[in-house]
Amino acid sequence: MNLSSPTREFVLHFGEMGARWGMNRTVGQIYAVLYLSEEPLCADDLVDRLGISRSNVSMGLKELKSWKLVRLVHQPDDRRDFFSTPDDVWEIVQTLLEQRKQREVDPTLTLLREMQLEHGDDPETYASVRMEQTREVIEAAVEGYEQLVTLDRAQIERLLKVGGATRKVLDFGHAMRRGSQRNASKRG
Amino acid sequence: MNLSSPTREFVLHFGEMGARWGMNRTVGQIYAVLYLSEEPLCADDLVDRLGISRSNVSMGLKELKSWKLVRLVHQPDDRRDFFSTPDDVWEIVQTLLEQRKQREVDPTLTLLREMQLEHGDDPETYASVRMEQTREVIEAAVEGYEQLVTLDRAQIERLLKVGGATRKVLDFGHAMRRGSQRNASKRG
DNA sequence: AAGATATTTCAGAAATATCTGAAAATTCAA
DNA sequence: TTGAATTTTCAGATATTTCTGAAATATCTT
Repeated sequence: MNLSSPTREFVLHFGEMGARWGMNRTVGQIYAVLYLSEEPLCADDLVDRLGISRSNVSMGLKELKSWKLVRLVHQPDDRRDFFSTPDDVWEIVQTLLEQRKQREVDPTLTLLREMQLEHGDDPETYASVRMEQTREVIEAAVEGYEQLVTLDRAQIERLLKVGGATRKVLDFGHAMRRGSQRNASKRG
Repeated sequence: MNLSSPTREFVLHFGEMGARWGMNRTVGQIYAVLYLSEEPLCADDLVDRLGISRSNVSMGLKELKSWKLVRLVHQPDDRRDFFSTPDDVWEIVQTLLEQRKQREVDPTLTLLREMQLEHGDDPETYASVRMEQTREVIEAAVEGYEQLVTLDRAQIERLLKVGGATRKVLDFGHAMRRGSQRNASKRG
């Protein structure tokens, strides 16, 4: 692996992370190399730096393209494809969230809604109540996510840090005390 | 697979989802069966319903225990172990987030911080700037997450739905217009 | 159109992960 | 302590995923 020591460590780590996030190790490593590179890189650069086959790089880049996580760019007087990642890290995070939503959350919601239409007149079993709760939680999370993506970077950063201010909004008009529902989850 | 039709569909789907979320298909299916069951179930119930071997169930439950996603309970006059999941879906989501934070985010932050200590006096390469940005984004997300878990369920639900109100807080005291930073991400 | 360069595809090899039955370990009751 | 009931472990079998080199395809230049 043809990488300087701290870069190599980062790349290996993100390879492992990628593996837990639905892409395989190599795809994670390819992404990490592109992410740390100031210049866009071509496929053979990745072959050199990661020591994997050209075809493996091609597969990995195909996967990253399908996730919209890399940008294809061209250099003057060079007909090879070069790839880069956005400079803005939040933009990358947002793309990742959006893709996972499309691939995992949306189909799950569709399934839950279809099942509710087909079996909605069944006697209310625990399982069907449970599926409905699941749908509601996912729908609420999606709503939250959709609010989030309307914000610009500065607002997101503020949201993640304000804490106290957010809490004030949440308490507006409500006498509810924290912890009042805390033990409502015992089976019964 | 000994399950009623809608339950089976749900279980199969969540098996696939589990596979994309760092646990394997079978572990996801075991969890889904427990999740949809009003009563706690013992290992042999899971063998019957999923049609997998007893040892595989044992492995799966071990994994779920390590994620703190199941509760061990006992029935009077029965020395078998029974397992259940919390009734409160948000509680489950929170456990999942907490576990993933501990397993993935925290070690990543540790690595990034150590690398910065070791190589902090290096000439400022693009890669080191990039790693620092990464650390900052992850730290901000963790802060946000830690705010989130101080809220009770009702507040979380409100937070995910208020939207407009949240936006007002964010704009407080700032003349910043949405989109004013939007194209700051071109490589330079 | 021919030839050079670059990228993609794909069948099989290599590497990983998952699953099983059998054996070992644990727990409890008598 | 014995033995029945239950759970866990683990080596090898099975299944799945990933990786590679070779061939096919696509793209550009002259």
